[in-house]
This record gives sequence, C-alpha cells and structure tokens, in this order.
Amino acid sequence: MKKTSADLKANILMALAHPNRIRILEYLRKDVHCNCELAPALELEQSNLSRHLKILVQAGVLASWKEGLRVNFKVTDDRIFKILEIAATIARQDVEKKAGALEIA
Amino acid sequence: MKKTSADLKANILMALAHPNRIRILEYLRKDVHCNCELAPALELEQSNLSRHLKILVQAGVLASWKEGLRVNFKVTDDRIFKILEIAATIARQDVEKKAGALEIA
DNA sequence: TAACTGTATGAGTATGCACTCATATAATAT
DNA sequence: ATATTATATGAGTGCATACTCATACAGTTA
Repeated sequence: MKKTSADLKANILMALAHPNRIRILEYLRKDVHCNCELAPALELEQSNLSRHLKILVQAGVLASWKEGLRVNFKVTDDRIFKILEIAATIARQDVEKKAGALEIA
Repeated sequence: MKKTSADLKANILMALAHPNRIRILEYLRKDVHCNCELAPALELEQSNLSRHLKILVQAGVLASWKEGLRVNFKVTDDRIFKILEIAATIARQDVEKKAGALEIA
C-alpha cells in the first residue's frame, strides 16, 4: 500500500523517537563510531544496540559500512540535530509552562 | 524516576511520530479547529481523534480551550513544522538514494 | 585449520499503542 | 427536565516494540 507524505515523515520521526536512539545520534554527532564503541559508552546490551542501529539505518538517518570486523556508523544529515534541538526547546518550554501553572494554583 | 534530556526529546518526537497526528498538525497549521471539524476532515473516528489530540496536548504541542460545547485546538509552537519539514526532506532524500541504488544494480 | 572478536538475528516475553464500540460527561437548547 | 450535540473515557482486541538470552554468522589472527 502506498505511503503518504505523513507516513514518510512519521517513519523518520518514529526512528528518532526513542531515548536510546537519541543518545546514539548525539554520541555520533562528532565522530564515526562502531557498535563496539557505542555499547559500553551508552551502556546498551549488544544485541539491543544492534537493533536500534538497524532502525536508524533503515530510516536513512545513519549510514553504515564495514571496516574489518567492525561496522561503523555516521549521521547522514546534520539536520537531524536541528530536529532534536527544536524538540528540546519545546520540551523545555512545556516544563516551564507547567511549573508556572503550579505556582498560580 | 528522573527524566533525562533524551527522554524529554523522545516524548515530543513520539507525540509527532504518527501519520494521523502529523495530519492533525498540518490541518491546524493555518487555523484553529475543534474535534468536530477535524474528525470529518481527516476521516478519523471521534474517540480515536480525541485520544490523538490528547497526546499532542499532553506533549505541549497543542493548546486547547473550551468554547461552548466545542474544544478548540491550536499549535503552540510553529517550529513543529520545521521538524516536519526536515523529516520530509530526509525521507525524500532517502527514497532517492534507494531508487538510485536500484538503478545501479 | 581453530580460536577469537564484532555484529546480526531467532525466539520468547512483557509492555505499550492504536483502534473500535459503548457509555459517560459536559454544555446547550427546547 | 428532556433532548441534543461535542468530547472524553473504560474495556477489549490485536499488533508493534523493546528487551534479553542464546546462537549464528562474518572477518581476523595464530
């Protein structure tokens, strides 16, 4: 069945919408890393990490290539971080608004 | 338990990461609308729509207020659309890249 | 060749999400 | 008060997701 524009956008956003996948992306912001470096750095179980990486690759957010035994990953498009930045801003404003509402009450 | 920065960002993105919620946001881009206008326009069952709207409100993406019988909704921060726009761009590029890979093969 | 390292994946489980139907609540109008 | 309209929510279902453990696979080294 045909994918609508909303489906395509949702696919990308679903790939991003998990705390561990966001941590992966932020860890990859500066440098290229392999599964074996990410696992201890993010304290994720190897197979779990592998599946998260697969989701990000399938969504087109990460690129991967083999280098000997390792598989390296890098972020394909830095605009991903713009999305994360806006999400952080909105989350922060929402927290502030809710805190303000409590003070009034 | 305490929410990390990645958790907060993921909360926002999870709220956006559904085709119908994206359609809702895009429908609300220009104008304020109530549940009763959205349901027929987006062909969503009333209770289902109501729950989607609740998710968006709880995430701080939509604001809502009563007006007689109706509950109106508006987008709180237009930067949401920047997120959708970037997601669309990345999705489009990914589709093109995969199409290109097929041609070579 | 065998042993080792790094990654992927099958299987099982537990949790969460989207959806529908029926019903409850809220506000208005007769 | 009753009826009507708009929205919210409880309950049930089915499906997707995240996770773990064990194991398979791929590439390297001895």
